Amino acid sequence: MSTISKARTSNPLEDHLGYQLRRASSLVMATLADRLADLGLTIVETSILILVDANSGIFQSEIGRTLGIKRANVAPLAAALERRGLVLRSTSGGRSIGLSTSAEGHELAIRAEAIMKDNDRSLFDRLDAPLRLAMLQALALLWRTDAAPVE
Amino acid sequence: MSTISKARTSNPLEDHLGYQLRRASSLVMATLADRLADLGLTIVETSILILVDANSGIFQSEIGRTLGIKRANVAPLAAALERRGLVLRSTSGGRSIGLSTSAEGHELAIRAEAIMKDNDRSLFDRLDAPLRLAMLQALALLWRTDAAPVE
DNA sequence: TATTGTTATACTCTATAACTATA
DNA sequence: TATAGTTATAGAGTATAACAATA
Repeated sequence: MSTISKARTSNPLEDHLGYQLRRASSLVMATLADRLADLGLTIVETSILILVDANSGIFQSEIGRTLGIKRANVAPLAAALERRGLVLRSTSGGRSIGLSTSAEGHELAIRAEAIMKDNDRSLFDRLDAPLRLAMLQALALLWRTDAAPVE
Repeated sequence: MSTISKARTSNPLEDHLGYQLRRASSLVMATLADRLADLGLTIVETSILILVDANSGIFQSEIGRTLGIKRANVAPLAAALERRGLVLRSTSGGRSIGLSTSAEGHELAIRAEAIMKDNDRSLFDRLDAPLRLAMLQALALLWRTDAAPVE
């Protein structure tokens, strides 16, 4: 009987931490996007909503700096959230003095963060707690200390 | 003297591993994209080029399955690499029997992978070796065992 | 029938440039 | 002058649907 095994495809990229980071991130974001779609939110919209909910009166520019999103990209996203009644834009004398969530927006932020937490839990389940914590800290160290200017 | 400290923006997202994964991945990919631009390649083009170089005769469908890219998206990318003379499309009787790199494509694949390795090294430098290895394995476990069907 | 390759199309996210208005 | 907000625009990556050709 002929048992010639077909040669497996070799993938040199798998040795690269950057590649592994991208594949893992893609999977996590794809499943999260699916779950958030039930709330009618995209991932970036959700991150803005949650940040506004935790920082009443925050400026769009500060949202951008905190989340790593350009000012120019925050504008239409914030406008969409406002149009949907999830975010309120307080103004004083014609100039903006920051964003805050409406009652409905606050409710949605709570639910969205629960979905995020659940998504995390279901995906990182198989890693033991000490490794999860080490990764959390290592990843934060990576991008936060790189003094990454958004613009 | 008044020393009222301004309240720092609180970011609840930082507790989420998924968020940290995305921020770190974004940084790594952004710096990699910058460096690969010197070769006139995008990240996805590069990943395809390297995979073809390591698997002479590979089919586009297999490229898609291995890298997590849809067949429909591999097509124009492979066509562009072929147009530039980096990848050769062998055919037999009108039907494709797989892709391989040209001499120039092979050269470029070597240089691109060196850039990737260097990008990895410069960014993950501050993590000690055991942690880097643990992360590499943990991330691979994450997306590879999730039986993620590309289509 | 299942797989491969292709085209068309749309969406998400990110990037730059240029403009206005305000502190 | 520096910061904030906006609009327009482009590019990279990914998604689905539909079709033709082949094993």
